[in-house]
Amino acid sequence: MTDNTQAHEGEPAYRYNAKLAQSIEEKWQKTWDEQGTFWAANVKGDLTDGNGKNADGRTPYFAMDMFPYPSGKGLHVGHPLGYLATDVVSRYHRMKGENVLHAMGYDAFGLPAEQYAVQTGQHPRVTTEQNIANMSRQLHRMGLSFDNRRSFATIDPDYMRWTQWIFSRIYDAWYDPDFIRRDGGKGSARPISELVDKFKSGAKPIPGFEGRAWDELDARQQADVLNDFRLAYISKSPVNWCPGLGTVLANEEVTAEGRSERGNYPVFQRELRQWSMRITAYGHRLIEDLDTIDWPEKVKLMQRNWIGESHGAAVHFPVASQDGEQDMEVYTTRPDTLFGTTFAVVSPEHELLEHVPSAWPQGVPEAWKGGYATPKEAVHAYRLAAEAKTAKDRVDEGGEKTGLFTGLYATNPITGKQLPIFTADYVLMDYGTGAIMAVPGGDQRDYDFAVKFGLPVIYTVKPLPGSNDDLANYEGKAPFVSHDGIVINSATDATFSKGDGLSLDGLRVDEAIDKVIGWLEAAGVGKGTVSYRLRDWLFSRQRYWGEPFPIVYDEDEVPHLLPDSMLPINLPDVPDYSPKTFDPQDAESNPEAPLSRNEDWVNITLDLGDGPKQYHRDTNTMPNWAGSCWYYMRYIDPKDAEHMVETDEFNYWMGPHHNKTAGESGGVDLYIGGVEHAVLHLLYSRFWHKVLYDLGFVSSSEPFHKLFNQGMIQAYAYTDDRGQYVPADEVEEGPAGPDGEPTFTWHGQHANREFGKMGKSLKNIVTPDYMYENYGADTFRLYEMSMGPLDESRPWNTRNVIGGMRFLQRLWRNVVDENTGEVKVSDDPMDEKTLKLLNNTIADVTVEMENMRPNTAIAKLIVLNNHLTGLKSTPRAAVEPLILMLSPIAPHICEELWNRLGHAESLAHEPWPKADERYVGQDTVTAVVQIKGKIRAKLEVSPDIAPEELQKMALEAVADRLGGKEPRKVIVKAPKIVSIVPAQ
RNA sequence: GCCCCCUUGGCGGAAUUGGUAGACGCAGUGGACUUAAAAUCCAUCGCCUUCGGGCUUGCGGGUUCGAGUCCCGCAGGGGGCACCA
Repeated sequence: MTDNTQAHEGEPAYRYNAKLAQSIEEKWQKTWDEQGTFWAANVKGDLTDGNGKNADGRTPYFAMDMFPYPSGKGLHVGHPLGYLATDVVSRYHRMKGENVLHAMGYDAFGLPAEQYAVQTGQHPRVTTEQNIANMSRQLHRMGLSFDNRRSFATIDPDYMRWTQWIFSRIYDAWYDPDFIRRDGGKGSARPISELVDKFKSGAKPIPGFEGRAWDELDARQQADVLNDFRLAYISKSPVNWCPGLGTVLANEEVTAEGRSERGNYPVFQRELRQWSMRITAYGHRLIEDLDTIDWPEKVKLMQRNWIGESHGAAVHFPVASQDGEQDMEVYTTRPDTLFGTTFAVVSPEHELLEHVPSAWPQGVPEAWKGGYATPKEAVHAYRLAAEAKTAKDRVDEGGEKTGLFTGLYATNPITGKQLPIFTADYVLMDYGTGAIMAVPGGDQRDYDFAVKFGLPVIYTVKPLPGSNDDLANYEGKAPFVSHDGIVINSATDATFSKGDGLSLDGLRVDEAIDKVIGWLEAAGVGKGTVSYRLRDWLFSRQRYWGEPFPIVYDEDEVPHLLPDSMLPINLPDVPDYSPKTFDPQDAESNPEAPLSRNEDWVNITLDLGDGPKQYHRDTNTMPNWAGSCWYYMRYIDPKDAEHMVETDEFNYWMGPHHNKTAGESGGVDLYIGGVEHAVLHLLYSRFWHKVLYDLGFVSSSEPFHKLFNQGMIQAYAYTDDRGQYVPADEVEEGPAGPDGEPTFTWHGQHANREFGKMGKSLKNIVTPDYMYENYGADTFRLYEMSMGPLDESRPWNTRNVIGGMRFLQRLWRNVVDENTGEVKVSDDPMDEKTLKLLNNTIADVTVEMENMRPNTAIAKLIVLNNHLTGLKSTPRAAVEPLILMLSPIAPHICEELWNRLGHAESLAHEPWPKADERYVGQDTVTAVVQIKGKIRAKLEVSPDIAPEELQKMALEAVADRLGGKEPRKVIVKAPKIVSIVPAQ
């Protein structure tokens, strides 16, 4: 590729080229730093603006990026797109006179730093801090308008202290479903002490110890009871264990194939004692409150689906066993199909399996026994087999059902019919109740199972006449689920032995569901319930590079929370930072936390208020989502040693209605980042924020009021005919071949083009440094902002960058004489045409900026600049607003021109230009005359022409086409369109 | 399998509530300037055409005076979830 951006021989001395751009950019970056140009002003204290002033009632605007992980790999041009967008918005809001909080931190705990440390033998802190310094330099060179006093990293002890403090608050809280919140809603996190008070007073029975007084329980028993209520608790249910990574993982970090998202290792379900967070308690609020925030519908939908709230019924089925009558509770979203249930299935982990009989009942088909002599043996073997399976194995079975009869029978509470109970791994223990009533007539999975084990199929629902449902399925063998169908009982009469007056005959499905639930509740055998797909959040990891838990255990393994005064709990040195990993298939391996390798740190003597005692520390660390859960608040004052965030400052920056757009939810005004965090970071963060809201530490119910997902920058990559990647910047494009596709060559060889990501291995990386070197940061910013809509992905094409450079050159030339460096603007009044164009441009660009469409804003600025280029001399009164409007996008060149035009102050806080309404709009507009939608004439008319007059002109203009006949219909939309329907 | 989104010139992309499709930029073509080249400036630039016009927003229908925009069906591409009862 020819490089035509460097200085050329004989080029004018003051031409705006890459070299001049670099010197201008570095000069202004230095000036901005020295003058505190981008400092945001807090309500009080020493975080003032650059003039030493506090907020003083100025409107706050908080714009934020998803902070980066400081990787050592360096940036490519795809990374900073979101940062540039946020910066443009921030600069625009500053010019609107708002007090803008815009800063950048680093999400610095995590795996890559740890791996790098293992390789180099250095402490992860050393390499992480180097990476932060390097990344910070690269971002600074882009001209991002951060308040650099507010930067921090999640690994800073000052920050980690508050991460641990928040954990402590969550640990020390429970979810009181009856508590009325200050926003009027029901259900709230409350201090665990309130629960203890309820136990003490007898207001709430103690689960497992009903009728006993709280003080009669020993410490171990009390701890166990409270653990079942705490919002951060030690989980005893199966967790995702990944031997290949040597750590347990959250559900969100496990793929559908049952593998780790990072590293793609198998994941096994194991019962391990691990920290978990009760995010499920917030399932409903996390869905409901999506209505209060301004997020992309796509992300809201992903969160709704992830939480997966479903409404149904819990129904109790009595089960006779040798140990007495057992209760099997099933969850169903279709209680209307209770008449069609022909068997029941429990998950292999289900408690009911403790009660299976020691011999098969009479007449059980051999296929149900799986070749085992007794139900006990069968169930035991099946449970072991299920445990050893990964989710991947289950998927590989491709829906093929496995299972066994348990020897038990349940009684259908409506029909009184006896149903055989099976166990099968298609029923999951951690969804619903771990037990289902199988309705093979209405569910594909149940149907498959019924076919395999020769179980009866009953249809209870039939389609409405004229519905879209597939009648063939209903009449035939396959399961049939109708959504607008009616429930009938004529087909199922024979199966009733007890109807108790309940008839669903002729009802729509939704009506039938309501009626059944009513019947179940009245009969005391079931009730309407809500179920969630969302699971509690597994919160501990067996890693070195993360936040330690502020928890110690006494000799009886009773956990104790360390007092806030002992925070932060810093990471100890250990002989080896690497995780203990295992054969990826070794499901029986056990996690080993690296922190346990420093026994001097683990074992401590502490006085927790009852004299010095021996304790050992929790050796897990928090997942790296912990630090990113609350960092937005810390920008408000990262050095605050007294609070996580101070109340007045929080209310000013993030409280409900802190500015016009914040709404009742409050939160960060604009949060820009990738859509890949839709259900991880963004869900966890909302959860923590709501807990802190419930406990009264923050006044906003949501962390981020407006979310924006920037698109990805994609890139072409090229391979030679052997399929090896060749450097993209050495490939030349030839003319289009006969198929219309251009041909590509690399050093004379044929090359193939493919389209995808930018990456080192694809040999198509373009770095910001390359852009600074060849074009300057302003051209780089301008190009990224002009490529297309911010929320869409688009291909990088270095060849197109030159267009932006030419625009800046022309602007420069309109102000500065290229040969002498003299400013050459005119102070004479501008002509009418320029005046109109200027004011229309101001009006249009303002709208584009408000709607975050820099691409179209840029197009309009180019039009104005091209017009100025054609004038004999550039009017100052036109070029100054142009410079101001361009400055959020290309700030350095604009500062330089502004300065050369005689302004001593930075333009960063200069008021955004305001259009003079007298000059907005057109002198004449082109009205089109359509006949049956085809344009037949164009008329130049006044914008406020009367419709009657326009109609008259239009009819005259196309009179010859109408052949003298009166048109059948004429639609006039003055001043733009006249649409004529001619007579037949 | 279920759910969501996208599809406009050679390319990136513009187009209020349905109202002149192709703003702006890249590439291309012709010209000016120059010894020459670069840079710069001017013009041109969807397709077809018998020069009247006709066609054109992935494909096929529909609603409408009028559809890139709304509705139905299909194709291609991308994303999310996936034995969730």
